[in-house]
Amino acid sequence: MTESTDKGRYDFNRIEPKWQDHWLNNRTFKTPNPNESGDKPKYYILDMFPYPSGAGLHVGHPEGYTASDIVSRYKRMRGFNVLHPMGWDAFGLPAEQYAVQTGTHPAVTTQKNIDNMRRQIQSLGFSYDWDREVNTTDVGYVKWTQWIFLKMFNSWFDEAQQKARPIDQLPIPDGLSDTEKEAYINNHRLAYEHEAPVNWCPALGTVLANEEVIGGVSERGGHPVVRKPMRQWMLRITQFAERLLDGLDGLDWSDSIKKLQSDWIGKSIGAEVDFKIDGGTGFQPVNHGQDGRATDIIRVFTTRPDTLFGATYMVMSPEHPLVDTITTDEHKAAVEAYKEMASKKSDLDRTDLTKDKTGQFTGGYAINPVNSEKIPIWISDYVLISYGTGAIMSVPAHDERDFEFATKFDLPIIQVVEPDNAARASSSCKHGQDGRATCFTGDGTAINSGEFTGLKTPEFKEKIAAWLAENNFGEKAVNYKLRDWLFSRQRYWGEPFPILHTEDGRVIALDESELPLELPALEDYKPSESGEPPLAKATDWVNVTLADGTKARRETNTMPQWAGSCWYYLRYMDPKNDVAAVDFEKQKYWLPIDLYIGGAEHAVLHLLYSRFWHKLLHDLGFVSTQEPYQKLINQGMILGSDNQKMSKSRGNVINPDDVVSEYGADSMRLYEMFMGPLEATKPWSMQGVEGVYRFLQRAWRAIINPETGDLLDCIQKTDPDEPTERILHQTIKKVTEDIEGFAFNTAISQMMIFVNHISKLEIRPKAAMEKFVLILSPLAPHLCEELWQRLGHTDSLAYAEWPAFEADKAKEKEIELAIQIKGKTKDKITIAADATEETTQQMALASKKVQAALDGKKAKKIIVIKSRLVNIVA
RNA sequence: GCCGGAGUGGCGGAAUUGGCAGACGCGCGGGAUUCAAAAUCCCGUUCCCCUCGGGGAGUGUGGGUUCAAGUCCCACCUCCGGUACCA
Repeated sequence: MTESTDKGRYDFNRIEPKWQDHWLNNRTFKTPNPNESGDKPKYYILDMFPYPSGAGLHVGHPEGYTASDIVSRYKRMRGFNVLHPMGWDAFGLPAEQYAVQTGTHPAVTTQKNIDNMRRQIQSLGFSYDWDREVNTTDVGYVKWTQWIFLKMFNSWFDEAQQKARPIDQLPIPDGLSDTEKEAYINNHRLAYEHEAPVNWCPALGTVLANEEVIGGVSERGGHPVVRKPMRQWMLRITQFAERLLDGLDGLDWSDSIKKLQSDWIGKSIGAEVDFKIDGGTGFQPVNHGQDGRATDIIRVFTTRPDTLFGATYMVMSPEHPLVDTITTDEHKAAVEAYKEMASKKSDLDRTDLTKDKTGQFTGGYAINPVNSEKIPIWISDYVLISYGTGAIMSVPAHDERDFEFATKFDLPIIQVVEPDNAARASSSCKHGQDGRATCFTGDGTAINSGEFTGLKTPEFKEKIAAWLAENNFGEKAVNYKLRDWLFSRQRYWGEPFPILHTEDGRVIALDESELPLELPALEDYKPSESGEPPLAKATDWVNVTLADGTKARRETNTMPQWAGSCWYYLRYMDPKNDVAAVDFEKQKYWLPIDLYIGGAEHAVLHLLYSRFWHKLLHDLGFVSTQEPYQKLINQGMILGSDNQKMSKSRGNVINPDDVVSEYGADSMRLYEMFMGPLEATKPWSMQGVEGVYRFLQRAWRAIINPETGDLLDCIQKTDPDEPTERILHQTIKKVTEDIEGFAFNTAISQMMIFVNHISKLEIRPKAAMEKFVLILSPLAPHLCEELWQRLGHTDSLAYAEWPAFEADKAKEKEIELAIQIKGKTKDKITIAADATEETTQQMALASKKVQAALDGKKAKKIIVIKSRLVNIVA
């Protein structure tokens, strides 16, 4: 091939690196700060940053990144000051496991992976402002993650004001000793230490949050998880439950994601009810005084106080503190054995799919407050100590779990709600084995309920709550499924806690001025079987002598990977600030994030944690908005060409590097968007890539002379003919609207239609071709920059004005109209777009085919849908 | 089990939100170009029947509403994703 022919070919291998260098060297996408941006409106578009894995990018990453890049480029052309950054969520297990095997410091591995993934991301031509790159493992970043932790440690939650406040504003009850005072304060901190059974994963050598355990095994790796009591750091996210729930209302997120979050928070409204313990069974009443209320009682939580008359027994969690007190001597041995068994059960056993109920009678009895019935008290591990009060009243006739338990242990079942007919037929009504006893969990009308008989369920709930309060038996109550966030991990590669434990058992936080607290170097990164974190081995680092001579040990747990990603969106606004996490004015300008794109796998964890931190920072006055992420879009999963999840073992993994080297970045970008709707799951097809590649070549050849590389002679400064003008404006309209609506696949289709049309023209109006290049540029920026330059422009098109469309010019002059008889199309006629209804009707009836089909019958009714069809009912 | 999402040609997917089903692309068939191939261009391509002209069926299944249903209503089937006794 000669030099001259080469010049004119669509050579992405030359074009793409050329423009990537141009953008980087010219800082094309450097984002001005608020005071430098003139009066442009701001637009903050964020991608979920990746973990820099050794395997590099997979094709799922560029999907979201391409979508966000298209919107970013589009918004710039529409005159917005766009913040579009990228960074690295770089703490985490794989680098640490590699360190365990090889002794290589995780920072080294991480840096190598980051460099590789940055190269990959840059090879796709995304318009990130690389001057704002952040890395959660940089000490300059860790410093502020630790700083936020200190803010949590030094805050409490004011229930009355529903907000976090500095700990020094915590009202402390009078008459406490110094030790009591300190304990009181520690009990109110938003970050606190807690000794409790946790999810210990022996294989990973760490504890996991509830959210990281799926079906009894670890989310990462699928290793078994067991319950083990350990001292842990917790964050009091539960105090924010109500606000995290309320805040969802104002967010532009999909309903399904909002629902996932609200289900996770799991708000239940009901009542707490006190059951007196019956004294006649050899049991000695105790005084455990919950909040100054009645003593010698067991308190339960129920969402169905209207079924109190149907409570035939009570179940306590085996871990409930009153179990030993109410157990009679006769049952002591059996109860102890049951408790022992329950405590050993792993989470896997607890979620046993058979869900066969187990339990043990304690010998104790309680008195039902509504009818003074004496009911037996059982223990069972289907009642969780960590939810509600750790004890329930059992209403087997109206709760499936209670029903199962009662059936198994032959406990009485009393029906107290009569379903209305519709509900009776529905599936909320379940029959027992004997075919007579049933379990109905829906609403209905009360029966067998004393003075309340006859009430509808909702009304009953109101009345009984008032009755309980009046008689001092209980009150309305709200419970959440959400638990406090277990925030410590027994790992090396994470943020160290800025915390010291003194010899005399006090917990001291570092001063802000002592941050960052850096990780020590280690020889051996291996976790220990005892659960002691690797950091404990760094004795020089761990042991500290304070200014007053007190000896102390550093906290050796580290923070979980979620920590860094909780606030990274703030750091992008001000990545190099060393006196604040983010400058107040900058966050005020940029927040909230206008568009957040990422995978749905982060629907609960990352998004919930992050919203929690944001609310805390808001309460303390560091950020101005209640919520960080205003609009959220979840890109769908990309499957292998075999319609299966991509995985090494299936051998169906597509490497973006290969696609880029074979077809170029623009084809890769375009194909990812052409595959289908952004949010859909869809399979990869190399032939599909080839299809969009051909389209880009056609676009190139529609403008460039393949011999010389100059513009084709047919590109002329003339006005477009009518059809060309119409298609151009239709295309601008469709592409504009589709980008706004994230429907990139159909935008591309329309541009293909444009190219198909223009390629047939012998004279191609230059202005039309320029407009086309501009609207294609957000999707295929390298190709378009090159074409733009060859069309005679010296500046990058990144900030060129987005072409406007005129609705009039996009309209068809003549329209093909379908003529139907009773909904079946019999003929098609072409008619002026502005034809009146009357002429349309006449023309329709004049059709020979229609006349033939009518066969002399008279039209009873004629429906004319303007510029679409005529339907004749004969 | 429960909660979401989805079922449209050989394939990926389009369809003014009730108005011509199958845009656009892939694949396939035919033709042009070529010594030949690749590339490119043109034509065709839902299925069935038919000699041309044409006719019939059709958006997971069965019913319904309507002049008109992929779209709305009722019942069900299948696949994918999430979840696990939260009283």
